[in-house]
Amino acid sequence: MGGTGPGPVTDPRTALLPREFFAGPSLQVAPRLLGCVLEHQTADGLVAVELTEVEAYEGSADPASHSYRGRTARNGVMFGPPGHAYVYFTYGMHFCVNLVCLPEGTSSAVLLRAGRVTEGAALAAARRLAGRAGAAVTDRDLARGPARLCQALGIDRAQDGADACDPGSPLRIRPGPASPPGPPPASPSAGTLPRVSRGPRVGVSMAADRPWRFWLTGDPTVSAYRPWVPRTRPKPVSPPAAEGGTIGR
DNA sequence: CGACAGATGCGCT
DNA sequence: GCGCATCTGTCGA
Repeated sequence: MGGTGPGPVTDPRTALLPREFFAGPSLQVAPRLLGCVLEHQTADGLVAVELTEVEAYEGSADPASHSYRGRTARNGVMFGPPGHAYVYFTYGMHFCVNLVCLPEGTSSAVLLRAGRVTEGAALAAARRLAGRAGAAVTDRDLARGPARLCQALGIDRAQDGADACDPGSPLRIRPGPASPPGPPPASPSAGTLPRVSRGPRVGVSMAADRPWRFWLTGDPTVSAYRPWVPRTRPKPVSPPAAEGGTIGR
């Protein structure tokens, strides 16, 4: 547009969240991410979601965090610079995406748990229904839950480490329609947030008492709260060998 | 509706 | 080998 201007491209519709947005602890960043827009550009098209539910995870002080026991090959991105995506694979079939907070060397992050699809709904639905002939999905359920959100956006291990603050990255985070760009105000008295609720995190067995989950109050795309329950062991198809078997010593 | 179990791969002890 | 920051279909009321 107006190709003669030498100035930088600062169209608010294309501006991304600055890296300083993620400079604080995840507990501070998490509620401010609500309403922001995560978008993923692929060869198939663009899908964008407005975030409606997130969870904060800390590092060595948080027993529920993947980085609680230190750095490994899997969680390495959590220890890297802020604003990057930490994508992990779980339950043998699902991906979940976080955005890394705090400076390099520390390891807190915000898990993106749910969102409302604002662009590319048809592509999102096609991804969600792939391999399920005859099934259907409502707009509300397109990105309702962390694994569904990743599937709708086409996020997998290939996006682990992607820089969401880089305009050249296919995976980007930008301010929401109602949230101004720039770093979060230092004052906790900022009353500009939409109505945000908070409560315990979903599905975590450790530190289940910490109310580190944040969501937009009353939003229908927020996932249903499910407390952690002990996992029932799968029943062996064939009974193990009788007493006195040779297994285990 | 709510409750439950199966699916299914990988990281860590 | 165990346990997982989950989702979905099926069962029963």
